[in-house]
Amino acid sequence: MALNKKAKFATDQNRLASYARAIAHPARVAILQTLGEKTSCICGEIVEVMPLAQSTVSQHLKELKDAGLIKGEIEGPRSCYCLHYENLKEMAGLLQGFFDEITETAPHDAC
Amino acid sequence: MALNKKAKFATDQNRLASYARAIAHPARVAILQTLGEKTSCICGEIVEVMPLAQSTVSQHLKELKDAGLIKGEIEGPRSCYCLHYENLKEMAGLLQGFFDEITETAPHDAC
DNA sequence: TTTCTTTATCGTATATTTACGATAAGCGAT
DNA sequence: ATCGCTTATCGTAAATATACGATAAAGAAA
Repeated sequence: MALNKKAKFATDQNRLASYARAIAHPARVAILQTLGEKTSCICGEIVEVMPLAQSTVSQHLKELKDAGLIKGEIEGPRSCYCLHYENLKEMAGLLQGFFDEITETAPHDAC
Repeated sequence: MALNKKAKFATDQNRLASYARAIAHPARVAILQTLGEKTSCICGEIVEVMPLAQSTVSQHLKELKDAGLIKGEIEGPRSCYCLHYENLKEMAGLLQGFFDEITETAPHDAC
């Protein structure tokens, strides 16, 4: 945002928007899908699967972590990323509620 | 994206990401909510509800329209925007599938 | 200790987003 | 035809996002 106008919107609007922002890039969608496939958390292989430079992937991981969609620990030469199920669930709930809310009125045919 | 790397990701990853992008701003969330409240489509009042300049709101409306989440017609001094229910439904379905997919494995406790 | 491997961070370039004011475009009313 | 109202678009400034290579950091392995 050019100027910070976040304060002008309701907190749930900001929360929903910022969750949405987290998955607003195909690389981050792909990362979440990759993490979801694995039963283990040792996820050093993410970089290899992705068609992006290591530093870029690392940046995307940071964004997902900041958004709260993944958890991660780094122990030296090995990192450990996995899905943050609680927050994913919260996000899914927010989205569900959002869609329910805006579509609760039957589609009117004007337009 | 600095360089266009969209081709490097699967189409559904891009589609989900671009839908998410559309609601990745509180103003656009608010616009969709406002449109959802109304039974009528005559939506000139959107600008008045929003804490943003008219030109900025118009820009957000365009983005929502490009993303396919709203429909809009302009007839002279009056515009007519409303929700695009079919696409909203598609988006909700994509998201639902996405969350189901990544969380189908039970949360493992490593991390 | 030195080397290797993995990952984060820094520096940087470019593209995109966000925002606003000013202007144009288009219809209705006078 | 002119004026007024509404909305889109243009021009522009500033912030963010995206990407990469280079470098740092830190444990594992030798």
